[in-house]
Parts: sequence; structure tokens; C-alpha cells
Amino acid sequence: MSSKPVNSHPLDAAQTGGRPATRYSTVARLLTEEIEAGRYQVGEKIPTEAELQQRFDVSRHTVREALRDLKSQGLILARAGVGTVVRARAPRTRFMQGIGGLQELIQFVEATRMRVLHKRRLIVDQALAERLTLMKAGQQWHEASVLRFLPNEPTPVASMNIYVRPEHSDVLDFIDTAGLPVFSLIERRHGVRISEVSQQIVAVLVEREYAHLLKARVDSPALEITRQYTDAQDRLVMAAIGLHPSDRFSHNTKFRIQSPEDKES
Amino acid sequence: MSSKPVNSHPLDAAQTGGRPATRYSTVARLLTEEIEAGRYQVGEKIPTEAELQQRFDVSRHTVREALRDLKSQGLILARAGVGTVVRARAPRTRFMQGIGGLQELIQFVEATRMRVLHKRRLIVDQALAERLTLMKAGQQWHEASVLRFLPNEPTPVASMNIYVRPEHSDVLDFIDTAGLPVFSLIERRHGVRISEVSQQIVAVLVEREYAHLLKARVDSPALEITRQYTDAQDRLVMAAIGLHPSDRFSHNTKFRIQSPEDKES
DNA sequence: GATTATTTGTTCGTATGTATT
DNA sequence: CAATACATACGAACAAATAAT
Repeated sequence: MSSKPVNSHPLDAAQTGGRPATRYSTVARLLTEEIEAGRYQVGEKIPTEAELQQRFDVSRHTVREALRDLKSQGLILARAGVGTVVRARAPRTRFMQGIGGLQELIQFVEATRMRVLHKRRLIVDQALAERLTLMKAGQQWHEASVLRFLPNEPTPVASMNIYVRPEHSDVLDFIDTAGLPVFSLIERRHGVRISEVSQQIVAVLVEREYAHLLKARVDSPALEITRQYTDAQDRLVMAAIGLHPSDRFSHNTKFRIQSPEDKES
Repeated sequence: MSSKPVNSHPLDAAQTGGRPATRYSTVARLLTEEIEAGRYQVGEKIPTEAELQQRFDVSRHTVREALRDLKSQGLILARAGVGTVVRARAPRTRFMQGIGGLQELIQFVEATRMRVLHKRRLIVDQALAERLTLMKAGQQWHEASVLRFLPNEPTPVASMNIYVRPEHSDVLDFIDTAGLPVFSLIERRHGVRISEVSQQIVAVLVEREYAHLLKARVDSPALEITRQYTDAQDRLVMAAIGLHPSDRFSHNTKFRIQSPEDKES
């Protein structure tokens, strides 16, 4: 039996650039292309693992690695005792999970101290209703204007206007001491549950009055971040407009793309 | 030969309800709990596969299945030749889902048309490596400079610089016709799977050269959005730097806060 | 710079368990 | 009950990436 030429597997053909592809990724690519081309229709069964093993002349493990890839893209669905059926022809838009979104916000709040400049009751006018789309002109809200500082830093990192409902206005007395985000305070003290946060970010220039407050240059760039917090009934519970000079703050988010079928404990 | 003592593995202890847990899921749960408890700190290495194999008295395959689970949650990062390090302490901060994160991005891409200004090969210099932190100076990448337009609009909404690896540079020939995001093109044509996107937003002023391209005023405010797309091994697959004049673009995100129990079948 | 040891990644083989028909 | 097909689990070997010598 003569030596084995060792490695001369059909799937191990060299590819254009980069490093050589693995066998399972090649199998995965071929199967994906066939599904996309319509050789296996949606709802139809693809060959069994044993058949694929023969067809590609690889081990069952390799076949399973390839199928795992397609599963994680939601292309196929495997069931023991039945087989593997095509679920979609093209990888569906996967689902994203933000990491460091709200959590980062909380950390930001905990890492900074706040100084309240003033509080007041206000009637929403047209201009504010345009910026905070979930408010309506004529409504009554309470507003707190605050500055945020990093510990031991004399220059503020942000100026914020915070808006809460009149019945929750007592939380504004605690925002500088609690070390908690305002929405957390409202949830704790009033039993409200925030269910959604919508956030808008625009680039603006620092105006004269804010330049003075923030010790920033007039017409320097800044991020204006508007957040509106709503409960399960889609009622606006709280809103905030923050102005962050760009030399002190950048907004970072990390999205993790999650596989459709990721088991959990 | 001879019988086998069958099954009497420590990890196979019966659990409260439901069906019996698998060994790998038990290992995964234990490791997750330890990370969460702080036994392994973020940035620290967890034991090698061989050590875990001994500790739990299971095969390497079982250990790897467990680690695969943690990887898919972004809890750990494994690198050949180095080891496996803890990347985050908590998967349970799962209470937030970004809705309209990537989806919105895709819609944005599908709703706009692109014009490629030029393409070139480049060697990463220090300046670029500082903005795209996952690149290293000296690496070779391919860059495409493009403008984005809304349909039937003469003024562009954004200017973008897109970076792809040399072995994927063919996708740059399709970005203006495909109507798909570049990262989708790479995934389809090269079998890569993007697993994470990190995004940084800063406010900047429009410089002269870009002002001309974008037909915007010099020193008007704009959002500079930097996105870096990485695969499961944390390798940078693609990057993009976009400049969006603020009178034409704002960045909107919506977060939904998930109830602790959202169980389904 | 080359070599070696370590660690994860890929691939093979085999056996048994579990769900479905 | 038996056959089928995927799921889990054991073992072994080599490749690739990296760090240390």
C-alpha cells in the first residue's frame, strides 16, 4: 500500500488570496451557494449528514461543522430523527445585541459627578416639541439643567437638560447625590418601568452661552445627544438633551451579532 | 469487550426540572458563573483546554463545545498559541436589544446610491492606525472613497472611506451596483462571518476638501462615524469612516429593554 | 533569526444517546 | 419494536499561531 500521497483532497484546492480555506468552510460555502441557487428549496430536506459525508469525502465531524455554520445563519434547521430542512434561501438579517450601550451610559453616570445649575417648571413650546418628538406643546414638564464633571476635573464634559413629569419631579433633588441615572431613580421611587429608549445624535456647533458654561470655544464641534425614555404603554417618562464637546467625548457602541439559534442555560 | 460501567459521571447529576443537561452545557454554565463571580477577571486567561479537560474529567471535545458557547456570547476570546482570555464579565446584561441598529444601516444603504470616486491600495500609516485602532501600521489594505446620494438628489448625504483586506478587494467593484452593504458582500463572496461591529461617533467640522466634495460649508458641523467590523476571532475584516454633514443626517437608535423572562417554547 | 514548546484550530475515527417516523 | 437521522461524547493526530529560548 504504498505511501499515501498524504494530502490531496479535492476540497483543499488553493484559493486566490489569503490563507487556505478549511474543509468545513468550503463545504459550508458550497452548500450555501446551492441553497441560494435554489437547488434545495425552502422547506425541502437537504441530504443527510452521511450522504454529505460521502459526497464531499470528509468526516462526519467536518460535515457537522459546516452545517453548524449554516444553522447559525438561520439557513437550515436540523431536527433529530427527521433531517435537515432549508429554512431560508438567503441569510436573514441577523439580530444585533448592543453591548456597552445602556450599560456604558450607567457607567458614565456613575463615573461622573453632576452639578445642578437650576430647576424649573415649564410649559412645552413648539421648539422643544420639535426636538423631543414625544412631547406635545402645552404639556407641563420639569426641567433640570446640569453639568457633568469627571472626578477631579475642573472642565465639564457635558451639559444636560433633563426633563421629567411633574409627578416625578422629586427625583431632581437627588440626581447630584445618588450616583444613579435619572431613569433608574424614577424606576425605583415611582415604580415605573422603562421599556424603550430612543436616541438621536447630531453634530452641532457650541453656541455662546454653552461655550461659557462648558469652557469650550464658540463654534467648536459637539455632539448633541437626545434620549427619550418610554414605558410599555409608549408614554414618555423622561427625556434628556446632552451637549458633549467633541474634544472630551465620543460616543462608542459595540454591536454583537447573534446567531439565531444560540442555546441558553 | 466487557461491559462498561456505563454512566456515572459527576456532571450527569440530575437537575431540578426538564430534561437532563448535557455535559458541555453544564461545563459552560459553571465557567460562565465563575467568570461572573470574578474568579477569572476580564483580560485574564482561563485555564487551557487540557486543564479544563482534567478538571471536569471530560473529553477535549466537550470542553470545546462549552467554550464555543461562551465564545458565541462574547464572553471569551480564544487565540491559537496564546490561550483564552475573558473578554466580558456579564452576558446577563442581555436586557437591551438594539432595534434599528444594523437594520437601519442596511435600509440606509439600500435607500441610497453610491458613487465610487477612487480605489487604491494603501499601507497603513500611524495616523490611520490611530483612528482605526484594530489596524496596525504597515499592514496593507484596500481603500475605496465613495459618495452617498439619496435617489434624485444632487447633493451627497455622506462621504465614506471604506477599507477591506487585499484578499477581499474584489468586492469594491460591486459596491456601487449591488445595493448591499459592503460587509454583506464580503460575507457572501468570501464566506466570512462578521460577529461584532464597534462604532464610534464624534462631532467634527467639515474641512475644505470635503466641503467641496459634499457641497457643504467649510467648518459646518458633521458626524464622523467610524465602524470596525470584526469576525469571531476578533480579526478586523472591514472598516469604514463616514462623514455626514449634520443638516442631512442624524444618527438614530432605539433600544428596547427586555423583561427578565421572555421565555418561549 | 531559528528552534522549540505551548495552546488553540482542524480533521479524522468511533460509539452511544435521543427524537422521530 | 425497528429503522433513520441528528446530538452528544469519547479518543487521537496533525496543523497553525504564538511565545519563549
